[in-house]
Amino acid sequence: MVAPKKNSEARIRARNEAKILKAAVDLFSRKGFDGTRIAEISQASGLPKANVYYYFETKEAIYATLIERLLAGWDRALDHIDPSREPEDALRDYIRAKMDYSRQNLVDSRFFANEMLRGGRFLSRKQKKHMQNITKEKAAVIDGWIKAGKLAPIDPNHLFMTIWASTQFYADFATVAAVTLCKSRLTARDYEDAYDNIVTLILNGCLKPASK
Amino acid sequence: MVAPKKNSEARIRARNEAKILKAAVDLFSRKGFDGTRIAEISQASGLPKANVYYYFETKEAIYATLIERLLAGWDRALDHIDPSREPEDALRDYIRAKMDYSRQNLVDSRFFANEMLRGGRFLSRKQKKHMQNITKEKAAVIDGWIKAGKLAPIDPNHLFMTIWASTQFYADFATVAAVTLCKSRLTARDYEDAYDNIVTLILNGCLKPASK
DNA sequence: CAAAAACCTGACCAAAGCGTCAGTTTTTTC
DNA sequence: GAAAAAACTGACGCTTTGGTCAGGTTTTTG
Repeated sequence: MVAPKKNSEARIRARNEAKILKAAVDLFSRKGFDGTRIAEISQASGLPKANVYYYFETKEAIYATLIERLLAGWDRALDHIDPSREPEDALRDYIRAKMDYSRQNLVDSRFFANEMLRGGRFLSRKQKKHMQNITKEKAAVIDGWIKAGKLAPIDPNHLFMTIWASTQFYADFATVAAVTLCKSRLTARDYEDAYDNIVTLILNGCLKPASK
Repeated sequence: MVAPKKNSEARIRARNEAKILKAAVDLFSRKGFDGTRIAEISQASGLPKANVYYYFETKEAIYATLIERLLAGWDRALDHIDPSREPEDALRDYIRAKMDYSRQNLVDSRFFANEMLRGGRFLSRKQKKHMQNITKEKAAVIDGWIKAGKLAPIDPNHLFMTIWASTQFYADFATVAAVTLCKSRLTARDYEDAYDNIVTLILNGCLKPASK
């Protein structure tokens, strides 16, 4: 109707791909890869099915794009684990960052969980290696803190996993959390309580020398 | 060919239903409800499709049966949380029990995770209420320990959830765990390490009065 | 051992699924 | 402002899917 006047270059493509990916990640996160129908993605994104296929070759292509996008964010939160900081602050901030992320990106968090539940078969060797390297690097920082006597001697990898597990829990298993807390939905307050609890447990657990 | 001589009552039914459920829980745990095809269940169980339908009305019926079975085990592990015990022992045993369960019942654990990721839509109001009551009851035990000065003042619900999250992590997200630990698969030793780590964190974190 | 009950199954649907395509409309380019 | 490029789409084809069914076989029962 109205002719778009100025700069628009590849804007249409960008906008529509975004629409599709947004609809797709939501569906994939709830129904998994096999359980998600392209027709659903098409409907949820408001684009006709044939148009979805105009932008993405196959369902796999959509999924792979999402995986790629997700992994790009994997390292970001780990930036908090910085050797020049005090472990208490660094860990506190890291837990906060992880918690905030999974809360504000509920859908992405669940999408990731879904893919992992399925065995991470969409992760390329390269992507796995990447996750591994980042983690290894940060584990070294933790080890540094331990050697400096600032942290109890704890396995950094398991420490990380405990943090990941407990922070993601509230996003991925919100149903369990809601039932447990006798609520119909989790509030900001609940997330705050969860955060306090995790920080208390983890910091108390590893800041002072463990008595084994 | 050979006539079965003695007692067999409803054994055929029991055996075949078991076959179907076993195949189904495995598939559901990996592909979710929508992603699992009855033909797959039929193939995996070794029974022709029409025979599967002889034992179960619909796909939903199979799924619901599994949910039911799973929930029956929800409370069992919580038995360890017994007011007459010392919190340290009780928590240690509970963590161990949870960990062992999810490890030995990989598939069930993932099935449960899958259902929760999907929002727990297959859980009836009654089943949710049940989970809630059991948890509430055990939370009261924790509160008792806190009042008795045996435990730091921590929210029991969040304590439970942290335990659930961290113990299930290794089963549900074995892929992440394997990548993190640079292994192709988790060994018994890895689980042991994980257990030690969780116990250390949680017990250190809540046994002594928290310094907040 | 015969009738009844339980169990089994190949073949068959209608609906839904993924992906295609030929042709139209809109936007961009020069 | 016309040709080229990009975006769009209804309708279609072929496969898979959940579920049915009519009739068969095996087991149990009395």
